[in-house]
Amino acid sequence: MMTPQVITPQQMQQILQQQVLTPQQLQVLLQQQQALMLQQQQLQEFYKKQQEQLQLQLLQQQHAGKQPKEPQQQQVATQQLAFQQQLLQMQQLQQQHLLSLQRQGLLTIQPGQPTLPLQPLAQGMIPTELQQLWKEVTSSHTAEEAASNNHSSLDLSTTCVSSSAPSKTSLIINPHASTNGQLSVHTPKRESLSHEEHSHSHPLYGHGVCKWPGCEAVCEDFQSFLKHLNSEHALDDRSTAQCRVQMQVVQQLELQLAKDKERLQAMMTHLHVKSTEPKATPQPLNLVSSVTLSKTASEASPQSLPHTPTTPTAPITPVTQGPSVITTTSMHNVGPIRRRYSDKYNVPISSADIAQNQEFYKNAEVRPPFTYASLIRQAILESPEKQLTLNEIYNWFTRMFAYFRRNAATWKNAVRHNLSLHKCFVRVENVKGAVWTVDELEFQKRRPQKISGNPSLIKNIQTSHTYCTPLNAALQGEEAALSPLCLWKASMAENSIPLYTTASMGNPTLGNLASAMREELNGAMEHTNSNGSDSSPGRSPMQAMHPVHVKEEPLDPDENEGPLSLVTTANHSPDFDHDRDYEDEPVNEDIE
DNA sequence: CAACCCCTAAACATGG
DNA sequence: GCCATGTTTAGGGGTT
Repeated sequence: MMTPQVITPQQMQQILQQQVLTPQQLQVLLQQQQALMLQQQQLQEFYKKQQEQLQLQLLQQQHAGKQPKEPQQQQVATQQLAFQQQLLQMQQLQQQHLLSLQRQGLLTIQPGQPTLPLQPLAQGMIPTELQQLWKEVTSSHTAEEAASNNHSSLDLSTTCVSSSAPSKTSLIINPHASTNGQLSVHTPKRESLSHEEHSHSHPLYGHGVCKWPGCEAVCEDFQSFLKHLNSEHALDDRSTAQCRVQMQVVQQLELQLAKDKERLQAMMTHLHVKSTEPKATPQPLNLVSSVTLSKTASEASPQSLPHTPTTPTAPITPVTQGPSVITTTSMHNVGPIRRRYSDKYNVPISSADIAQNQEFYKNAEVRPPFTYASLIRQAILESPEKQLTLNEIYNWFTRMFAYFRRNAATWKNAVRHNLSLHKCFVRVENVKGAVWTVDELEFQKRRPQKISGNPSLIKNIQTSHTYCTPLNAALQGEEAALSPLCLWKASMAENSIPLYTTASMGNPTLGNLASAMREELNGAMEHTNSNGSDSSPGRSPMQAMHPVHVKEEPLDPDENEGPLSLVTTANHSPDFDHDRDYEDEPVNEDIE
């Protein structure tokens, strides 16, 4: 990757010259680019300051921690708090950056785009603070931009409204975008357009406004937006140029994000190691990052809250067995958490601690805080074919959790027990024997049930998302939550898959899982009904499989519109075959 | 206290 | 008979 912090003017020129652009156009772009550089400098300075602050903070806290009256855990807790703040600040910083880009018309920002890395940053923003920052950064550029608008025939920054509205108007932060905390960058690629068009959640359309970079044309409805899109942003030189610029911008942002992530990761690793040293059973880091929920959540309660997890209401898992949150690295959407420590599954975790937690459980003999059912499901879903033999499940357990390397008889029995007991696990005869699959709907069904029925789970979910009122509403509200969408939201929320990490974390599974989930969701929405008795329709046909026996229950007709399995074999990653490897590996679980 | 959930243990069946 | 795999039952602990 070529990675200048900012595209150099030369590069930009090159880029632009590939297009048919007039000198004036080039000039405008260059000006904008310069402004961008300036802003980035500011941002970096700002960021440096934050880093220093953080370090100071940490130092102080370490000192404080030495005082005998402070239990060690508290120290860890404070460090984690510091981290949370750091995360928050980073997010704010990035968001600020985004906003400035948006203001320049170089970037579109809008809700509900889980595919790109920046979406989660918005949570935890404090609007006022944001605006303050915003002011600081932008104040110096407004005039400049206005000037460029005036003298240029082509106005890249305000394609739609510029002629009629003074540039200032278009500079105003879109209040929706800025306050409700759902940001994402979108590169206006054509494919994504057509792909999303039917779903009314067009990346370029939000809050009745066209989100094309620099364009804030008001479009009453989706139809008129489409019209507008086709007329105003058709395939022409201007659009292509904007597109290119946008690509560069995104690239830069990604780069920057990657860097920051790296830094964060290093910090966490550092602290993690430290905190594990003194303790016999180290806790996985449970850092809070205000990762996204879903657009629904944030959309409905924009100002509803300080998503700021910095309050000490969130104790740091003072637990015997250390259920912090496991992650979803590969723990995507794990499911019910086994224990009920009243508070704490507060959040979505950042990508970094994800990896860490995974490592943690791999190496520390700490019981994972998830139920057998959840783990089994996880194991199965992680497999390329979404199906595993019993033995493969065993292997997954031992591979992923040090804890399960002992007492094999016990937990294996439990695994078998769970497989048999829960309807959500479907045994399928294969040519070579039997494999287990997950009936996702069944699995998801459990939760809403529990929500009304099982308080402990309510708690798990509720406490996890105290701030996401709409979600809670959906969950608690009648089991309308049975709709696949709601279920997915719920499950997404529960473990809040950090989709944004997929790109830069280099973990193939994550990305696949993420997209698989999206697909599954779509699939679920589409074929609400599938071939009745076979609860796993999506599976690969080549294997002539049939459930041997479906755990039936006097099914309530109203409860289920036909078992539709969300499990698909659609696109499994070829690079996830080490599962296989493990089969052959000697497992030392019987040593005991 | 009841109703749940989850876990553990164990008996039993079946097939290789 | 042994072992792996499944199924089922029973009981205990925890939570609300």
